Amino acid sequence: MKRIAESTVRRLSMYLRYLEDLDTRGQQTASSDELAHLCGTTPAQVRKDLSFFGSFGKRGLGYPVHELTAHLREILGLQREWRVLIIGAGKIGAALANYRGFRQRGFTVSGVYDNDPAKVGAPWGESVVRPMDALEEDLTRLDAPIAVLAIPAEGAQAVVDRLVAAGVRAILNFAPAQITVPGHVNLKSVNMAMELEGLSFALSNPGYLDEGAA
Amino acid sequence: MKRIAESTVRRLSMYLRYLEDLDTRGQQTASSDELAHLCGTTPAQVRKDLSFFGSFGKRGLGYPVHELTAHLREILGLQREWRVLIIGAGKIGAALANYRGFRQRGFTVSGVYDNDPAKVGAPWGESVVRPMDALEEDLTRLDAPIAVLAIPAEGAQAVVDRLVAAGVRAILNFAPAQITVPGHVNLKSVNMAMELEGLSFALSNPGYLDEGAA
DNA sequence: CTATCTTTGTGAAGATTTTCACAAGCTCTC
DNA sequence: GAGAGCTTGTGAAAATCTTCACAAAGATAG
Repeated sequence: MKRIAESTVRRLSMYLRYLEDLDTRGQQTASSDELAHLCGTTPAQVRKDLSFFGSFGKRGLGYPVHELTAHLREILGLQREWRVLIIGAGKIGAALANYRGFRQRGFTVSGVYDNDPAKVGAPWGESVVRPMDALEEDLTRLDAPIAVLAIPAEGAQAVVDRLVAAGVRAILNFAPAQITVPGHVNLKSVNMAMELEGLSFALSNPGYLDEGAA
Repeated sequence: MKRIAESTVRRLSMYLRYLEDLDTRGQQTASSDELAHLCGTTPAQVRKDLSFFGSFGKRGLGYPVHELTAHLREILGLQREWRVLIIGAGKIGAALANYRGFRQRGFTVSGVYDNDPAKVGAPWGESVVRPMDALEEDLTRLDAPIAVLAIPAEGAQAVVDRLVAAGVRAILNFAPAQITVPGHVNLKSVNMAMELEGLSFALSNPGYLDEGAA
């Protein structure tokens, strides 16, 4: 079984976004060249990425937009609903819960949790903020395999340990902390300070950095 | 002039975080092995990364924590203050403006902008939300080289074009849109939907994905 | 039906990044 | 001050990722 690079998956995600766009506009086919231009990559890269999962295009014509969209959704696992728990009812949690893109892609926020008594019970969309204590029970009851961590760095690892013990399968971490999980749990971290520091480096060392694509 | 990979810069950023920690706790030296364990990488990688910028360690002993911290700050350009404009006074903008890590690392939020009349003028920290029209003037007046984009995808490219025309030097983009900038402007994009889709892929294709480190 | 044009799919080549392995250098002890 | 024990710095090897280049296949026009 061949392994797939994370960078490939990121590009698939990007192709999907643009294909959906083209599909909405009624475009029938798209060439690897067109997709590459839209996504800021090369035609060869597009073809290589897609060929990993099958042969979706027609020579001389390009890729069928609607069909490829469906294929990519399937590959990325977006055909089903994914229930997500958001841990932390602060600003980041709010931003995430509000984020339209989530629902569009099949991610449903099944609950928001906080351990601040002042926040617990506060209205949140059509529901209310739930106490952190309910985490374990809800995780199982709601069958939510994904948790998004939007809490300060301090308690982050402790919460992660609880989530893991309760059977969470994937965690998206926004806390600026290095988190460790057992091998069977998928973890992705987004660290905003790190991103800004990347820009700081680029500004401070012009020319040293590899051409920074987006 | 050798080019440095973006992944290297990300790791430097991570080393710095942990070194600061160790420094606070009064630890004098740290070996590449210790740093590697903290950061989830390998000792060889740590040494290679650091050796790119100089020879900071002592054989048989390790790296001097306090000194290396200073070196990394210097390398990452964090010795100076960076003024940042936040575009978009929504939830993400709020989360970013609040984020402690920014100030700690020398990033100062010099202004928050929105084009929603209902938001303009609203109190924001010690200041108020300013109208988008003021962008160009403020950018120059405040000498803010960095802009953080926290607005919906629709208007994103238009705002970026204005920022670029006004002389911005780096942009951190949170809008779920593919943005293009001229070569002299540094751009980084964080796309939350894309991150979640990465998890969705990993859950749907167990074993296919490359071991996902954090 | 043939010729021409376009675009895919893919081995091979090239580039980049990571890991290996070990000599060189520093500390500490006796 | 010699030997034992660590740990760095770094070429070389290995692994990974991207680009190249071209045959194969379908489209289109005449």
